[in-house]
Amino acid sequence: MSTGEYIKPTESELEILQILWEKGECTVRDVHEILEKSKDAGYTTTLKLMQIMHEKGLVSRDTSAKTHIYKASVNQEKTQQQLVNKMIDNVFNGSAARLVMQALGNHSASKDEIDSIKKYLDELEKK
Amino acid sequence: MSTGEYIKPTESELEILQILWEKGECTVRDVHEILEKSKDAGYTTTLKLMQIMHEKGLVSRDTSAKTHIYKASVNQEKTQQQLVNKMIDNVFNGSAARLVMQALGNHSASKDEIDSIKKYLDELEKK
DNA sequence: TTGTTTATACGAATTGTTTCGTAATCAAAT
DNA sequence: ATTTGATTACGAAACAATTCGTATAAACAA
Repeated sequence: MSTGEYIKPTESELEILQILWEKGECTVRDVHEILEKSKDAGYTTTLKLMQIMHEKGLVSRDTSAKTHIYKASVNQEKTQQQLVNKMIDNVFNGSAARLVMQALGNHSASKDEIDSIKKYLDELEKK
Repeated sequence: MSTGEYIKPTESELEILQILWEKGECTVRDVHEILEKSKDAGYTTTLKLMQIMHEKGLVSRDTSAKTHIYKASVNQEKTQQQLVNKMIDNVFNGSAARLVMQALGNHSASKDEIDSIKKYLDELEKK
């Protein structure tokens, strides 16, 4: 079994992946219209990015019709995992706990969020 | 009160900041020797990086002697905070809880780590 | 058919990051 | 004094990421 070639998506690519993960299949225009709300870049920029992502294997596409249909071809959880692990090493010197506390400290987690994390920790501890 | 200009350190810059945060004051050579262990780059590369970091205001330096002495001028916690928040938005769609679980899931937190996080959550909940 | 709109493809400019070679400078050793 | 070694400064190459203009083709409406 291969460990796989890990391609780290860039920030712009991640923005697009987020949309694809949520929406499933999308045209460039679909993605662009969502992107436009938070960002100001031209249509061809989005197009180019998605073409590059295809070259890198981050997305797959159906080109049978004129308007191509894209979808993410990398797994959301795996990609998140990879990025979090990198951050733990790169920013928190290997300590997951410190990342967690930092994440919860400021980002004002709700009581519900905190409870669900607690439950998760209990389960984790059983093993 | 100004919110401050946030400069996002690059990955290489972060490697250097980690060293400076841990060691305190360092010469370029000090930093380079540590960096060399995990990375293969020439001395002048490290020097240049640190000079750029100085231009950006990420480090300060004492140039009174021939050999300059560098130290981090950005706060460790604030910088970590900033990067984690960015990741929560950029990778986890705004959910701190999901980041936390992802972080703890794989990165095999020890029992001690889990306990200290729990304690932290309890305190957080009191407020 | 002809013109308009909507796509993709592609090249290229721009900007940012990383890398290193070379020159200049200073200090210490011979 | 001269050489040797360690240091900084600086320019520029190499690479990567982002942006957009323009050409071209397809679909559609008149």
